[in-house]
Amino acid sequence: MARPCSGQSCDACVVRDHAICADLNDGDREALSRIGRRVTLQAGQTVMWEGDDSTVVANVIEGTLKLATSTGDGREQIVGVVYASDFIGRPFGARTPHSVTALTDARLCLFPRGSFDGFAMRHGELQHRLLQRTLDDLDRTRDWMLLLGRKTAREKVATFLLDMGRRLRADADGVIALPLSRQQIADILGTTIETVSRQMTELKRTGVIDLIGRRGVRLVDAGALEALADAG
Amino acid sequence: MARPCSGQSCDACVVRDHAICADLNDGDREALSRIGRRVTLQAGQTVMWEGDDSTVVANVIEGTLKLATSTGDGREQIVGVVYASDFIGRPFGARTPHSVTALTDARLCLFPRGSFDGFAMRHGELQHRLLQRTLDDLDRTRDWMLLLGRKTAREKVATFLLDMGRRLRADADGVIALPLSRQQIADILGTTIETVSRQMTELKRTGVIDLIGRRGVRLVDAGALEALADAG
DNA sequence: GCCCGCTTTTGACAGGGATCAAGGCATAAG
DNA sequence: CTTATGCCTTGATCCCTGTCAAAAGCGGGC
Repeated sequence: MARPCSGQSCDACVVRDHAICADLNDGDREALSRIGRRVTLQAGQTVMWEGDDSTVVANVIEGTLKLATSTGDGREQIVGVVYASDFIGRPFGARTPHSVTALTDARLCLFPRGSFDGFAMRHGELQHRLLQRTLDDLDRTRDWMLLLGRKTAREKVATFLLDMGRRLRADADGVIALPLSRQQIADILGTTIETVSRQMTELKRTGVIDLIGRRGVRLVDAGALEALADAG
Repeated sequence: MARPCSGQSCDACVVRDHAICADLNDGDREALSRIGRRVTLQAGQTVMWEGDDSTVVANVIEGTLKLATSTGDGREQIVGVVYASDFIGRPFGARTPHSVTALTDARLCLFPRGSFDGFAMRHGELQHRLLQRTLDDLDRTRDWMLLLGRKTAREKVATFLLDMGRRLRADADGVIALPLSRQQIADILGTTIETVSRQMTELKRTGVIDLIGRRGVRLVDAGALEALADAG
């Protein structure tokens, strides 16, 4: 499922100042690090399955992953996308509430849940940081409910593109490389691949965005996108 | 906005064993209590507005409240319903991310956010409890995204009724008193009042539920509801 | 008990988005 | 360079659900 790679010390860790371990002192951080191990994932690999026992939690060191749930008959809804320095898994709980799958190749700092929980109970700074992050996640998730429940297809796609523009860095030409396929975008927006495609095409036709290959987008007129994002 | 009522000690508090203060010792709990005050709300009153500065947080002592966000043009989405012993407001953050409105008359144990944050920083048990609760909220919220994004109107209403059946106690006749109007149910399910009404009528016609007045429902065939809840 | 106001139900209709079905075009392999 | 394989786009059609409108019925107040 996941291939361990050479364990490195936290000194060289690229997310150490942003992940939940940021507030630990060097000694404690190394102690936490020894509880876990570094693993690499290939795009498409699933680390946790919805409903399984919660046995591991992890920091994302590099890459993008999706959190998803599905109905009995296979309809899928992506309930979150996580990036470098984000935290995944369900601490202090018996069940993993949704699956976690790598969208790109990724590296994790993986901890057995029991050991992590114990460490967290002894380190208030870590729990505080985790609380902050969870509260932020909850706020963002609830915002997304407005999109799923009340927005039109046009508004959904515009909102999605703006969100990507905020999270991802554009290259020199202003082009953003989407980490998601059309199907995955549809699974985030609660719509279908055809609808996403049609809306994208329409936005391109009206000059609001530019499409470069399958994964590239340039937000030509961000103002227009903002307007479309919550008023049709 | 909110009328203070006679402050009582925590000894008599009905939610003291379920709210986030449950793990505090008696002294600490009384200390926290002195930071806040008891307020009563009438059905319809709003305690916090979306986007406002986060100045207060609270425990719900009694009653039911809704958390909501809306688009610029007035479409509303209910993003959460809270009951007795739940916690509301945004600790450790500058902004209240969504409005909080009483659905029934309610009583709160209200704290200034700054004082609450300070107290929480000094009391790990409190933060741990808050973290547990926030993680649970996040799991439940993400589950709801599957409903909003992927379920049909029939599935949405069935899921809603089962959820209510789980949270609310039925009377001797097996009748549940919904704390929500049809419009509010529609705002939770991301649909319209007419669709909710039609689905309810249809479920009644097929003998799965019984409707008693405007707010009463009896889940006659819970098994059938389960089946309808995620398979059309 | 009766009336009024507001919520809920019911009806008719239309449209946005889902579904089904090809066709086109990046991207990677040979 | 050529070919093959999936993804993505585009087209045609249908239907679920939203919208607009009006009737019905519950519940509170007099």
